[in-house]
Amino acid sequence: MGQSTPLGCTPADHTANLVNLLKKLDKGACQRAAGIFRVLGDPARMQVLSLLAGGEMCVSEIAAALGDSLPTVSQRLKLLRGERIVSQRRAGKHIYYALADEHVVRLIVNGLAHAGERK
Amino acid sequence: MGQSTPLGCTPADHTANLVNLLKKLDKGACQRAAGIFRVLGDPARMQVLSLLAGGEMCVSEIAAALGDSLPTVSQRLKLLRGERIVSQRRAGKHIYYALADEHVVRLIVNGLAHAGERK
DNA sequence: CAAACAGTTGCATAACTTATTAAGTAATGA
DNA sequence: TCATTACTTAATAAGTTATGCAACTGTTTG
Repeated sequence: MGQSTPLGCTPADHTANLVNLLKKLDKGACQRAAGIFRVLGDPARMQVLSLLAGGEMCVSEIAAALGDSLPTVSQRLKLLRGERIVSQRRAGKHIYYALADEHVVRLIVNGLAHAGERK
Repeated sequence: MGQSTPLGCTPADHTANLVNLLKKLDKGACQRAAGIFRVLGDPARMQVLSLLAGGEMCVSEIAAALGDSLPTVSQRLKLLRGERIVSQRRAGKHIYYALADEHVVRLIVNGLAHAGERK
């Protein structure tokens, strides 16, 4: 257990490697990671992300889908943008938002997986 | 692209599968996931988790390591416990805390990985 | 059982978040 | 260029959350 080569490692070894990574967590890294988690930590923003998981949408579409006001949705997107969780693209009058990368997708799915586990 | 079998799928397909999962996010799932992320979204609590990544620790040890008061650390652990992010084990006078499972470890590492990406 | 140690809980205050309304910017079209 | 649509930003008011202190619970030891 605890070998350092990434090739051919068992799930247990994989976890051990992750733990080694975690040990190196300095204050700054904690702050940055917390910043991302904090923005993900709101049901309304998670719903926006859940919509965006289905594909690009403009602000009005998101607002209509969730039954929220435009400024409210815009504020939420601003926070998500701040942590690079979503990306922005203007097309004429509309601004389309999307999940920034597949990293974000994985992050959210992992959160859900943990949420699904009821002891 | 977008085949449904989990076996032999490319990274792109894998991401597509994750996106399909995300589409199913209902309000309840969003709330549960957000609850977990909210608790992770604090630098002080992330530092506690970073310590626990190195192995089990009792409350006094954590408090000493971070230079925080005992009640403060206890409150943080209570929140983490509430979302089953850490587990508790009593041994005599001491109560030892640990990361609840490797799922949590992955979650935190993914958050850090995203935090590390500076555009 | 009493004293000491290890943690937890409750409460009050300070700091932060979020939603709402109104005003401002940017792009299109008449 | 003036009006309209689409969105952002600002200001404020309401609600949350974190922290520190004091009191309490549970466990061991004398």
